[in-house]
Amino acid sequence: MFVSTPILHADLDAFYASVEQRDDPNLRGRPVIVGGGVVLAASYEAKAFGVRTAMGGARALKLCPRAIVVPPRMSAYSAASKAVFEVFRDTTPLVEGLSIDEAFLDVGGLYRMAGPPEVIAARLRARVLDQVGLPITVGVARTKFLAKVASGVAKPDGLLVVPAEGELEFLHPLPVERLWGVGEVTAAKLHSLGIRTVGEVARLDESDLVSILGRAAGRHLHALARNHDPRPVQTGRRRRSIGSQRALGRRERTREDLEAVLASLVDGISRRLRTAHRACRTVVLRLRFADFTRATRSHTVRHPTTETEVLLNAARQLLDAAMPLIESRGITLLGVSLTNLQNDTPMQMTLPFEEQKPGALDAALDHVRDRFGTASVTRAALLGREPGISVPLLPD
DNA sequence: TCTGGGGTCCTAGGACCC
DNA sequence: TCTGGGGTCCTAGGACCC
Repeated sequence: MFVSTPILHADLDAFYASVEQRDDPNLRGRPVIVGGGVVLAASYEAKAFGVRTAMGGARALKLCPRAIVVPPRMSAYSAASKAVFEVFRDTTPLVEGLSIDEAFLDVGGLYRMAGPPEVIAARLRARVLDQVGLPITVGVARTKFLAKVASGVAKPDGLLVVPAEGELEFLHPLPVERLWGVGEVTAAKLHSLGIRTVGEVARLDESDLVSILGRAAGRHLHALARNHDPRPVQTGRRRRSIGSQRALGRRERTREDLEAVLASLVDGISRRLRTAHRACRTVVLRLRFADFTRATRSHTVRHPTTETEVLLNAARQLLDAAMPLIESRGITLLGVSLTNLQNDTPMQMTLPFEEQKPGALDAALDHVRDRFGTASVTRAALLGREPGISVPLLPD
């Protein structure tokens, strides 16, 4: 039989704050802010006072002086997320994670086994609360977009089904900010043209939206507002970048300070890169300045690599090139991300050299690179070994 | 009020190649 | 001597999301 609303969007409520309230009974029912300088998450009791994610800590406390501020415990959130995703995958194998605390679930094929989607969604909510101890909101609809909008409307601790025959009635009265991909800038542009609801966006021609917002954003919004969203739930999506950054405050930083921060950032992300069995080709240096302007500098290496040394050298050179900018504007944040990620599949191969001389090692490296184009080989893997060596190969 | 840390995707220009 | 059109890659910036 045809199931008309097979997609669930499951979204944990005030995730970090809920984990804190779960783990410390003293926090339950009270306004909780996770973070310090900036609000990473606020419990619904704090949100009632106007506290919002990404708000400065001082402002948040002014709005809600009785809030309890707790430092983030990332490992606890990561463990909670894993437990919740296990419940997701036990519900259906078709799970697409969007972030640490939300996912799409395709339950279209489960009708005969598990009942209609709204029953599956109710059971999912009960299981997450029961097994992990966290409240979760679920939106149910025929498309990903509508399911996501539905969960946003149903928050907190809710369940909302958009029936196939009631989609436009649900969608068109909503404010444009509810559309996925409409943030502050886009909303302001639309408001300035007198456009406030999704229904008003739907009445525009695609070409008008494209001229206002650019090609991709215009087409995207036009399609969503008219309820066209054929995107399937995709399992097994791989991340496309790994990064880390550090706020530095406003005090002066010497070149040596920056080098030390850079080394620690690159050390951390290159470990994560290797743990994930990925290799990278592009290193991006991210800078933010005292006047809140930003800049990025990037470099792409010829062969994908997993080596800290190679990545750090590239990052250092980018930092060198950016020093004039840093000295004139004053740096307040330094970050590094690795992009252009490729798979890193270790395999064994034997190289045709007899002697363990430095020249022979270099020749072997060249040989591997010539032959496979994208191979990354560490000297440590070569030195002191028999002629057979282990080489991580990096297919494109 | 003075702004964290982790990501995704898109655009535009220039270099280079055919 | 002058010069088209298309494609790919790289770099930098920007909007957006949680």
